[in-house]
Amino acid sequence: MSTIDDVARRAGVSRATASRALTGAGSAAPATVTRVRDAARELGYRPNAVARSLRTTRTSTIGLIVSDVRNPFFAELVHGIEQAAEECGWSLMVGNADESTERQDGYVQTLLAHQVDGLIATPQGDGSGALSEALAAGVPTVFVDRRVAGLDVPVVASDGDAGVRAMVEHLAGLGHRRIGVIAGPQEASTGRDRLRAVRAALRRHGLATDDELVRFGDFQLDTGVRCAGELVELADPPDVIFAADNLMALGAFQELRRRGVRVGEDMGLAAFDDLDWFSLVDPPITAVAQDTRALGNEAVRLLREVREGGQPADVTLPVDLRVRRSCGEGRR
Amino acid sequence: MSTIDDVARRAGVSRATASRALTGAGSAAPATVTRVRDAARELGYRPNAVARSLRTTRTSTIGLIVSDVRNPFFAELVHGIEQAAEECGWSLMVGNADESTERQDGYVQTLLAHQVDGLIATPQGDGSGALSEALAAGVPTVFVDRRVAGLDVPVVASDGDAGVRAMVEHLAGLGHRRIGVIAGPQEASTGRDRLRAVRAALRRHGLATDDELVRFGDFQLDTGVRCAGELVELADPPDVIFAADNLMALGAFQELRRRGVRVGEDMGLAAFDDLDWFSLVDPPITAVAQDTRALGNEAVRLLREVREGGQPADVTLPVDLRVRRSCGEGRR
DNA sequence: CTGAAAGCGCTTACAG
DNA sequence: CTGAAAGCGCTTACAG
Repeated sequence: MSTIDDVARRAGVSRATASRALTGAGSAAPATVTRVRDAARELGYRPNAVARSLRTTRTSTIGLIVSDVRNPFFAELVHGIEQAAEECGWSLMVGNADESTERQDGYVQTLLAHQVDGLIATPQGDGSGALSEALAAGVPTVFVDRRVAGLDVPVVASDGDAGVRAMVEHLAGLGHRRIGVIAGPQEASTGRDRLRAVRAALRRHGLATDDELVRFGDFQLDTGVRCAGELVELADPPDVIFAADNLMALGAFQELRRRGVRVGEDMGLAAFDDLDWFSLVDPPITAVAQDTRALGNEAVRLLREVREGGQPADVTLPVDLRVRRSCGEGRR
Repeated sequence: MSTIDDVARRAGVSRATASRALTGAGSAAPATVTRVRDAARELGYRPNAVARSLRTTRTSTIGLIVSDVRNPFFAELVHGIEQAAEECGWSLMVGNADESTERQDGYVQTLLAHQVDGLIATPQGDGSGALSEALAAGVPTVFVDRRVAGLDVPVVASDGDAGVRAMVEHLAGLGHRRIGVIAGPQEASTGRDRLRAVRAALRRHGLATDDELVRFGDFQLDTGVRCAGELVELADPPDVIFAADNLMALGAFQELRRRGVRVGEDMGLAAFDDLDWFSLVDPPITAVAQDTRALGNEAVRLLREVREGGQPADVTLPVDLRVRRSCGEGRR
């Protein structure tokens, strides 16, 4: 590996001049610039980003902490953020919290040690851990999808309330009275918010709000299976199940199938978060769709603003109710 | 942000001693160690990984280049690699090649500039670009899922040939004679290998091998749509379509649905790569399943071996044919 | 067991 | 426009 000293020597200039010629910072004679560039090319010189970072205190790297890449919603989010970050010249260091606060905290520590220029997270927990340390340390941070009470961080999220409202209205309109809920973890703001929105909407429509109709999962597949089973076994089971994310909806679907419950006829099923294949299952699943790509773009945009000293306002993106046939409406 | 000098001062020792006490490298009196540790804790000292890396020439970071995170197969792979890497103390910098050689090359450059300790890639292209530069530069590298002709790099991959063989045998056993293929991109070894295996198996079973039955996609959803359309419109259409990955199978499924072709009755559909929800669509989709998590674990294991100077052999993992009902077999 | 010194590869005021 | 020098925050031989 050749260093900038090698390049300088070959071009017959000082290290300082070589640096200026290569980076374009500061002035350098046109002839010098070409000489240095040629030397660099001939040597296959590749600037050492680690050394540069130590000097400039910028790493051109941002940290991304995500709840679970295997969840297609987050995979799409990672993709969107990665694309947007690349356009800003940022590389991504990613950590998978797996919906665990401990793992999240571990990653935050690692990312801070690596001196990331900023942090984007779908945060876990109550903000007591490493995340608040990062903020205290002044690391530019943006949250996506979720928020944490007490942490004053710009948040990019979908308008979950509107989505839930539209969904409940839709279900009520179909004549459903008992709406079962597979709620997300109450440690996550999305888990809390979606449940609160469901309850509010149910009351508004004068629908059943029995506590036994609400089951708590963790946004992963297995708890969808369990909660669906519990709801089906109720003495007075729900007309329809609304799962607070796609993976729990998938689990619920599997469990209903396994028990011989005909989805859309014996019992409805609806989901928060849409997926490509929701329209392919039988019956196609009614869902609230988020604009995941836009979430990613906005997150990166806000992070850039924060880095430039701004205090951007939260961004709320619209959602889209995709009505299909899993809740019992007229099939043909 | 406090530095090791701050810690040293507070503990009343030299910078060198503070470093030894903190890292455990070299000797230090027990009493000194506790004094230094206390000082570090009190100051909230967090070692600067960038500075450490510059000195040690190790970054504890590995680069991962993946074809497309939105493809669930790769999302699962990222997850597996990330878990295994974390156990080795490695952080992950990820890049999404989006099935493009140019993007891959850009990421390789960035990752090398960041001095990653190693590289794991699902490689694109013919190995002419940045990937071979990385190898020439001596960066420990492992390929997963795919290989590149001419690049002597350990590869972890599934036994695709066996999977294809089992699939064709299954289809032939059901009485299908004309098997349509949505092949992957021929620039990818998986694209080539799966197609070659299909052709060999067809010949072995004395089945039709018309060129018009083979369409070429790029492993993404849209080309599955297009290829399925082309196959359906053939004067003599296939009995069944075998898509070389899950996203193209999904696209094909959508297109067959859209055209009113009843999957499993009018025409069969099979896929390479299984997905959770393949068992939920109607009819459930027959697929070759890979052990994605094991692929990730093995990749990290091999990378560690390479770093320690070893020349590990390629690893081939078994696959699993999951027979469901999308190819026309007895439904009930 | 401990400290002074060198150095990893860069960038950037500061003189000239 | 250019070069000598300092310094980013660490680790690590080398003496003592």
